[in-house]
Amino acid sequence: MTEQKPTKRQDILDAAIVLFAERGYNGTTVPMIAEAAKVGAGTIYRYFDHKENLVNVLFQEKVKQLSHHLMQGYPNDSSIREQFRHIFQRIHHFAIGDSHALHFIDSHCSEIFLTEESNQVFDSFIQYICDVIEVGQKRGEIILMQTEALIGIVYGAIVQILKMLRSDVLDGSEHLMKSIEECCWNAIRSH
Amino acid sequence: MTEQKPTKRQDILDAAIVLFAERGYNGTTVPMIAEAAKVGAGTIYRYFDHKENLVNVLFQEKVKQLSHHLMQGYPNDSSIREQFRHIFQRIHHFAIGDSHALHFIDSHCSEIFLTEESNQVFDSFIQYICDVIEVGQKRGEIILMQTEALIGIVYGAIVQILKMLRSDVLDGSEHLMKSIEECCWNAIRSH
Amino acid sequence: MTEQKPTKRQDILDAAIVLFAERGYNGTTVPMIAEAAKVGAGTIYRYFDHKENLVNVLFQEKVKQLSHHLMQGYPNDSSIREQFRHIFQRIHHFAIGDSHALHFIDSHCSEIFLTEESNQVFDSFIQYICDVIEVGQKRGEIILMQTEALIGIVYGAIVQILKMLRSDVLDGSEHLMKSIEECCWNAIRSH
Amino acid sequence: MTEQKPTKRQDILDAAIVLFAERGYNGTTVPMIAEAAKVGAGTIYRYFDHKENLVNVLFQEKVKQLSHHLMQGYPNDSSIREQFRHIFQRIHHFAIGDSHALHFIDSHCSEIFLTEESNQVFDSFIQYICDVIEVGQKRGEIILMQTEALIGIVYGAIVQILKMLRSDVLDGSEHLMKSIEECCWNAIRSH
DNA sequence: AATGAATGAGTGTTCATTCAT
DNA sequence: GATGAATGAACACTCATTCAT
Repeated sequence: MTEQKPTKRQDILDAAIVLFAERGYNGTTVPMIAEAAKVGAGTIYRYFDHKENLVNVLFQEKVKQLSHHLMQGYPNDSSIREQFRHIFQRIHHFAIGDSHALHFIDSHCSEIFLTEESNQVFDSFIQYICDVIEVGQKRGEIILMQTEALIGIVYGAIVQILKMLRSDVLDGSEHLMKSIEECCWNAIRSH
Repeated sequence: MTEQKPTKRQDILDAAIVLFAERGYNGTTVPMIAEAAKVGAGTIYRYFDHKENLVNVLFQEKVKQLSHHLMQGYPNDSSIREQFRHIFQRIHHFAIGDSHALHFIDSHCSEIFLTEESNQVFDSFIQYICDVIEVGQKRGEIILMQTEALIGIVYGAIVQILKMLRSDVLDGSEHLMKSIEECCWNAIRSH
Repeated sequence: MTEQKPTKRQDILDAAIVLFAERGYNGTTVPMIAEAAKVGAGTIYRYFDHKENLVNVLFQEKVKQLSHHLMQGYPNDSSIREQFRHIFQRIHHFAIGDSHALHFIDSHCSEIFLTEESNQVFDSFIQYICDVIEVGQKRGEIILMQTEALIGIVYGAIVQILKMLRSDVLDGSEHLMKSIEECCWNAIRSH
Repeated sequence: MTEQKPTKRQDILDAAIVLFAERGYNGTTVPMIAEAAKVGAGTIYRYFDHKENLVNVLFQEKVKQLSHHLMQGYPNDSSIREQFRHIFQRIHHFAIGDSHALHFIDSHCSEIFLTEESNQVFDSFIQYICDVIEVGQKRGEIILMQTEALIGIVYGAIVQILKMLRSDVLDGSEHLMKSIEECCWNAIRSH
């Protein structure tokens, strides 16, 4: 009576992301996912055409969640410095709330089994940040350089830091995260 | 006169690194490697005990090559700024010369099938850079912060940039690389 | 109504014993068993962890069947002569009903892939006959000699005879079997 | 200077019989034989067309050696009792001198990879004993029964006993062997 | 003659996917 | 809808056999 319909589907996705993040797509078997989701192996195929479909659905869903997360409380009217801080903090917050999602996204974002659509979803996420940077460049707050390069620097740095958080190489104290955020900003701000 | 001795072994390693970099360890089958190396499947087992052994040998070899590359012409007596530039340029140079190696290293460095030895080889590479950063901190050239975090920022940024070079999102013009290097330095230098 | 449950498992065991008896463990491939059992190769692994597990399960099952067969209608209170006749006849009867089982047991009973448990099951079967012989010796019906030697003589003779029955070198007429039984008894009875 | 030509061939045969006896035909690989014989793997194919050929040559050679062994000092003019004792003792002697041969013969004599010729060689060995038994029957020293059955009993018993000697279940003391020989004779002698 | 590196068909085993229940 | 037994193609790995040296 209490359980809604799409529970099983969600159970599958929830189980899958943990396994994909920890063992990779090819290191994860469908029976593994079924067991972790407490679901029959055949049930997975009622919701997803095949394993590739599952990973693509999951990928798109998570990237969209991350994007939405970024938008929440977005300080449109503040300085680019403020916007940057917001983005950094929201990504960090997202990674705390869903400890596997960011690692899953990062470790699967250039895999060959992603569909065109999945790639587009990821690209628009990146594009979103690109846009912020471009505005920052116009306003003279950010260095003038190929935008993709700036994204790369910041994105690479953040993802690596969060990877290290996940594996407890770093503690995620507020103070440390604040310093790291500042480092990232220093990388791209105009001097 | 027709062929050197250790050709087959090298052929296998050369074929394997490309496939591992592009498809991951689990996404790469032994027959794929055999075909790419133009070698019988059984031949691979004359040189490597099993697939895990192959990936470990390859990983250690490539990390060591990268380390040696870093050392060449290392400006021991220069400023940390100079040393940092050297490291950046050498990594870049390494990535140009062996376009799959860095991606292979980065995407496999935390996989569970790596042996203790492989992990140690990678750790000493990281440690080497750590040491430089620590000296920089003592000399007041680099910001005071947990060394691992600084490494994470710089390493993450560089690897991401080189990934983008590989996939032609960025051109690797000297001018651009110089700017990127400066960005990375700005992230961690003391202001 | 169409089929019982544990059919597949039994199909596999039934197919395997024939092949193991005729070709030996190492001469029998899993695909051979699958084909003979009219079952997919993968199905075998739903019921048995691996080939060694299959041969051990089969071995223990057959030795236990043989033991039970021996017990049925066992003339506990009769003379050792009667008991010996019973054992001989029951082994013969067993071999008639399951023409591969005894050969399978005999040709695999000292193989290195048998588990400790399998060896124990076989040993208790042998021990059972040993006990009868020892009682016979105490009662003066059987010659005084190392029990193992007596077992060896009788067991070796019986197994060889049944081997020859299987390959139609001998017909298994009641008269002949009766004579053979007497020969075996004569080998060990006290004169 | 000292080494004759057919040394390598003999080395291979000597190594092969040990392995075949201990691990069976299918459990023995050609490289195993090569290593044990201290010979290159390819060398085996200079002397034997293939593995099956090797095992057949070996089988025939060993059966013939056993047959010759039986003949040596054969007491043609003695009683069948004497002849039986001779046969038993010579087989025992053969098994002592070449500890793997009898086991090899027995465990391979009904394998499907034996050629027609191998089977014939083995059959003539059996036939030889059959003839003795038949004479014994005519002279009234041996029970009247299908000769093959009598052979089976005695052959089975002897082989089993020698198997147990090999695996140290029995000690091979002269006294014990004498008793066993008598048991075997009692099995088939006319009373 | 002798070698052993090389091969690829064949082995034991796994796993994405189907389908009768 | 949900299941999990069943499948067979594909995997990692082995080994009888060949052949350049």
